[in-house]
Amino acid sequence: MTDYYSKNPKFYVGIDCIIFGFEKDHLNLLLLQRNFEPAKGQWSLMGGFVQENESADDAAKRVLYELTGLKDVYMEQIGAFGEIYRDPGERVISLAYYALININEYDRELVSRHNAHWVNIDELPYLIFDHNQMVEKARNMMKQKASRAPIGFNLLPELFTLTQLQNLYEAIYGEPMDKRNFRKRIADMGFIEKTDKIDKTGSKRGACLYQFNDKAYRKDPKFKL
Amino acid sequence: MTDYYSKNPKFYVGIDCIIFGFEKDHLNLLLLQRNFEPAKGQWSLMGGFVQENESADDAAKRVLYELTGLKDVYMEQIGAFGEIYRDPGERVISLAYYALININEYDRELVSRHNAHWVNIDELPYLIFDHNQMVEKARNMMKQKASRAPIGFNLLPELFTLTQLQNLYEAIYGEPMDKRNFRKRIADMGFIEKTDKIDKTGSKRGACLYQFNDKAYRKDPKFKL
DNA sequence: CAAGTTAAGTGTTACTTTTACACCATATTA
DNA sequence: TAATATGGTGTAAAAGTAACACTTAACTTG
Repeated sequence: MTDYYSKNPKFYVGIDCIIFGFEKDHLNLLLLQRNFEPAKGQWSLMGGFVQENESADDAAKRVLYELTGLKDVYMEQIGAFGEIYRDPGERVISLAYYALININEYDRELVSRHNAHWVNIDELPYLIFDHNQMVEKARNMMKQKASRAPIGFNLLPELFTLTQLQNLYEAIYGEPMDKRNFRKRIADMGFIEKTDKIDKTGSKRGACLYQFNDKAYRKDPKFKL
Repeated sequence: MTDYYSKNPKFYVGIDCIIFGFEKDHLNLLLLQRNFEPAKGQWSLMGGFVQENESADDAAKRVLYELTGLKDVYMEQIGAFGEIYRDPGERVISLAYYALININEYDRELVSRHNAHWVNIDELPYLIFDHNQMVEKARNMMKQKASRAPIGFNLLPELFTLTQLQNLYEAIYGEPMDKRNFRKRIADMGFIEKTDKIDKTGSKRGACLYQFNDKAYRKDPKFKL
């Protein structure tokens, strides 16, 4: 009974990447201004299609790599978007993923070749198809996840000041936080270590640089799964 | 440039349904013991394939309807499962959904024709393909969601006692709760109303029956989205 | 070189939320 | 009518969260 499968239709399966970057005090998305059809000239997420020789997750990694040159990036699946006419060109069922990258480390050549640009997430243009919806869902999921796991560090350089870290969390949650309470929470976590290095670029006085200690995090009994 | 699409492969897109039911003091899943190939004789989730004339969400509703005869059921997408060899028969990219149904209201005829059975979620057999993974993820997502929104009522009859409600939440969270604290929380919520009806089946004394007031819930300022 | 500027760093208190805990009421059945 | 089984109720301690203001260090400018 091989037509258990073959009586069913097949579909293009798309991949769309919501690529988060952090800069100073706000989140950015890496968006392309499409210089190709369909929807030429409009803003969209970086996308692609799943191929025969790769899993969906691998396809997402590949699509991100094609734009940024980055590998081993933190990515999460957001879900499948399957409305019939979501892509007016052809029926495409699309799998959305979000990625967190350090805005200083990517292949600028590749990015400009794709006509891609960093756009402040609070000033997004209209995006094609259902891409705004995808971004919305990605943002919510990322916020949720960030409150339960230390994924934010993927958006920062290896060494960072506590002020930078606070700015990041304020950008993720979209609301200001109390400096002393924030630093207390960080100290209680136990896996954010002070280094002996000092950053002089952000202030006259200089601020201690910290780093995320992944080993200490994994040892933490609060970390399950 | 129509081969923007056509140079890419197409795939079967499957649907798999994790169907939750609640009975007395535990969660059940509605599983089929497959009487058809592939994997005949093994346990699996209810599944199907997305068709041309329906969105992914509609396909999920249809698949659930085909098994249970139920419409207008609470469903949520869990995500896409896209490993290359997840289904050894053919490459299928599958979208998993979970559904919450009242275990007393479904078409028994249909269910038995599919050779489907309620199985205690804490005593699951091995399921084919990646279905155990899907269940695991569904369970976590459902738990998360239940802690933020009153979705649990979908598993209960219209009228229920507070003891039933507590048993439900204990089953969802997998841990016992304090009766007085539980009832205090319920009272604070404000959208669970006492009716003047009394249930005499569960105890000698009889327990007040309550109902979920959706209108009051939506009015609640804590309810956003 | 003194005064001004800018961001870094640091504890305590009130408030809110969560947890722990035990007895009486009511209807049935033996 | 005594035993049994579930329903129903309040208070106090503990933990967690939120509010709040001044001093320090280094650079810049007059």
